[in-house]
This record gives sequence, structure tokens and C-alpha cells, in this order.
Amino acid sequence: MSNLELEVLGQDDAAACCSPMVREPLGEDAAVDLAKMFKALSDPVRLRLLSLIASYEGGEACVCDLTGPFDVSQPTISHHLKVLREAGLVDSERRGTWVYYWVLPAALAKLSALLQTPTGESG
Amino acid sequence: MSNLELEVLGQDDAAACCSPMVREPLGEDAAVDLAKMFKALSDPVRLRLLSLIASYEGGEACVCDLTGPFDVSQPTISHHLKVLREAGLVDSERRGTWVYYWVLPAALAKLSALLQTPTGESG
DNA sequence: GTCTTGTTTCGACATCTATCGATACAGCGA
DNA sequence: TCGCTGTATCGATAGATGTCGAAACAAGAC
Repeated sequence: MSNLELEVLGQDDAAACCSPMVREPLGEDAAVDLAKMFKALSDPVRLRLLSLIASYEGGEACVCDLTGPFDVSQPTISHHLKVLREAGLVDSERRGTWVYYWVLPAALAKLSALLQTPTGESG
Repeated sequence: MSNLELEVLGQDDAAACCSPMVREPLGEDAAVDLAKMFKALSDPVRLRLLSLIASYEGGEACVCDLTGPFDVSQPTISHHLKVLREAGLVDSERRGTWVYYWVLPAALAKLSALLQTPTGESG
């Protein structure tokens, strides 16, 4: 019971990690972590993969569904999926022959919150 | 008068550009454009530069304020600022000897909206 | 165990990128 | 115009990255 309580407190601490980057200067360590995630999003194929995965009914897609819509080879798709996974933007699970991928909403929400601008200032 | 009205309508059209990428699959052209912006954000120094610029009183900073806080040379700072500017994330203006940079909130807002996840789903 | 399908990893390669010091350019005051 | 400060560009370099086909690995059916 006491171990469970400690874990919950730990999660609370971790949740207080991101405010808009325009509010106060980013630290070096935070910038390194965030740059990794943005780098994962900096390729058109990977952006489209992420979007396609998330758009699927049920919010997940099998790799076999992902190799057709792109003009790159299957190993390249695998490579891109690995980059997304290692950046913490998606997770995956093997179910028999097939491997399924899904987007991690918390990671996107973190980046979205980071890029928030002060309310009402849209240009 | 009629020309002004057309321009206003044009701006209204441009504002209706971004919905969350998790909602429906991104197209190829949109992905290429967006990847460029994410690529600009994929370097730790550039992230910190963007954040520092936006955090300044008045929302803008002179290059002379930006060369000190980083462990890279002045030409490297210039190069990074150029990348940010060409990605449409910042704009700049020379005022005599000094060059000032400021963040373009609409660009950040566009990316933030793109990364929005369905309300209430944070993990 | 063999064969098949699906997926990941490997190695090579062309291209891209962050960084540097040197240099060119921009602006100002005397 | 000259000398100075501030900034952008240039050319070179080492390291990173997207892509491919081949090979290795994972799982299922017979």
C-alpha cells in the first residue's frame, strides 16, 4: 500500500513538467529531450505514419496496414516506426505474426502544451 | 474597398488550415511543410533560442542578447536564427547596428493545434 | 523440421546538418 | 573615408540521417 502511494506521488511530480516554452527559457536538458521528439517528427513520412496510425479505428494499426500507402520500402517503414518508438511517440506490441503500433497521446499533449502561446494571441 | 474585402476573406481561408493530425491522415504536401517546421525545432540550441527570444520583455530579443547564453559561436547562432526564420517560426528586423528577432505566435499555434489530442485523453 | 508470411536489423551509400574560423556585409560616429 | 561594432555568409569538416536490398528474426501452419 505504501509503495503504491509513493508511485502515485512520483507520477504527480512527473506531470508538472511542461509549460509553454514562450513563458520562460528552456533549460539545456529539457531542450535535448524535446529536440529528440521534434526530430522524430521532422520527416514527412514519419509525420504521415503517426497521423495514419492515430486515425485508424481503435487508434492502432498493424505494420501490414502501413507499408502500402507510402512510396518507400517496408524496411524503411520499420526504421521510421523505430524512430517514433524510441522518441516515445508511439508504442507497439506483437500479436502473433502481426505487430501493432499506437500513438502515445501524452507525448503529443506534452509537445502541444509546450508550443502553446498566450491565450488570444494567434497572430 | 472591394480589394480590401477580398483580402480579408483570403485571410479567413488561411486561418482554417489545421486540425489535429490524429483526427485524419495528413496529406503528403502538408507533411512536407510541417516537417520543415519540426526540423527547425529539432535542435536543442534552436529550441532554447526560440524560447529565450519569446521570454524576453516585449517578446523580442537582439542578436547581441543571444550570443552570450550558448556554448556556440556567433556565426552558429546566426545560422540557427536563419533556420528558424526560414521555417517561418520567427521574424527579424534590423534597427541600425542591431538586429531584433521575435517569435511568430501563429506558427507555434499551428503546430500546437496539430498536435492536439482528443479532449480528456492525456494518457 | 520445413515452408511461408510478417517484421526488424544490418551494412552501404548519398545526402543532410551543426559547427567552426575567416570573411563579407551593414550601420554608426568621428 | 576610416575605424569600430554587430551580424550574416562562406567553405570545410565530422557526424547524423533517409533509403535501399539482403539477411536475420518471429510466428504460424502443416
